[in-house]
Amino acid sequence: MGLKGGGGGGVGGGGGSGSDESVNGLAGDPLASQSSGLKPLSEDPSGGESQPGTPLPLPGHSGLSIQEMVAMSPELDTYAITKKVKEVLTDNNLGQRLFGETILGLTQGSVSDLLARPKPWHKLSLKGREPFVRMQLWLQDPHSVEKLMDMKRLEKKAYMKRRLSSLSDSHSVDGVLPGPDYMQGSQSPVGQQQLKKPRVVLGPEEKEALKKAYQQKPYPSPKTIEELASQLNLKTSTVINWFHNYRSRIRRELFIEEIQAAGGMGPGSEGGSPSLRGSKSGEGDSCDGTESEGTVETRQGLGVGLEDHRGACKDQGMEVESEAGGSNDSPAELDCSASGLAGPGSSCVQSGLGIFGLTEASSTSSASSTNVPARNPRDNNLRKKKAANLNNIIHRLEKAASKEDPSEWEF
DNA sequence: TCCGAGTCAATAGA
DNA sequence: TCTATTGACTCGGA
Repeated sequence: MGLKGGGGGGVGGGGGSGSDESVNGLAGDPLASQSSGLKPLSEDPSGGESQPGTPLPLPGHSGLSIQEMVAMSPELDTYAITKKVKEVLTDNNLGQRLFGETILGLTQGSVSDLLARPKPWHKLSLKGREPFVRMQLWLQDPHSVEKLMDMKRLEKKAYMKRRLSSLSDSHSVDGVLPGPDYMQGSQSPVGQQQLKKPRVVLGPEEKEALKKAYQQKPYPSPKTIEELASQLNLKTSTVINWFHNYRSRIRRELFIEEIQAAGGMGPGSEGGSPSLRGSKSGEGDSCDGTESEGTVETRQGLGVGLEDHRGACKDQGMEVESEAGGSNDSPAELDCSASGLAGPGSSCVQSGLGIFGLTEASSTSSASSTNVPARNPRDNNLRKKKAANLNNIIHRLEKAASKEDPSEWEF
């Protein structure tokens, strides 16, 4: 189902913040079914009869829009929630695509990302919290799994039907029935498909060069970008996008580092964090700026351009402080956030025990924070490596912090 | 104008 | 077939 009317991605324009209620296909939307929004889901107004394409009762039908529900939501333990969701999906053999499209109104890739690398609640914008509220409500829905299973069956049925008819239809050409697309209503005209820009895939050398450039200057000047682009034979927009994405993803990795360092709770606390799990690219593509041993050294050796380092310093510094185990300069929230339990200005609000009543997830979380599961050796190694790098950064940050003038900061 | 946040969707890999 | 990765994009804020 074309969630966003087809735009997006590398071709037609990304998702943007269009996460309005355009997720009309969210059959069995927990937000809809939990119309009160204030009580655990113990009933199922939709009667568990959700079907693909069934129009949703609008979240507002209870007087609460999704945004309002998000705004009213207490602190949620995003890690516990994603962990639980993953469990449920795995146990019931339900795919991320189905779950994302029907429950969250997101695409598979986004779901994968969210589940693997959930940000702490307090670091999320209102919009970013929305999927977690949806997940939370879904988890509370006693019929959630059944509904999704039903959807799965129906989709399969529809697929078989179409396949059969396409086979019997001499006009249909082989391959016109791509996998999930048939369900997504992606009926882009042929002409439109021809307009699609091919996806740029950066080669290892290009990535390496960009990473080196990033290590020197996380915020390169337009001139640098131009130079990089011409040297690598890329479009400047590609280089700009790469830096945007890389910064953003490094930041996210650091959130996870923060969580893991603080309590062992987190997406990968059992069996290894997805973010730490050997990235298949094996070239630091986990977007962890602290991952490669060279990172810090390179910065030191080459000297980061100070003209534009604010973001990197701010972001990494902050995370690193908490990584250090709650440095005394860090706001209390960092300690709390590490277990996903708190937010800015709040003092470790209990997670999910408020109006949404996430009891199980919360208990999981608190249990994990006091009982860190053993990691496998590989993770330990990775972790040690990262910890060493982070310590290095911490050290320099501490030095830097003693100098008020940023221009005196040394990296 | 730049940046971060959030997302899409193509693609690679298991 | 499913999941993970990642380049590109939109939107809103500074």
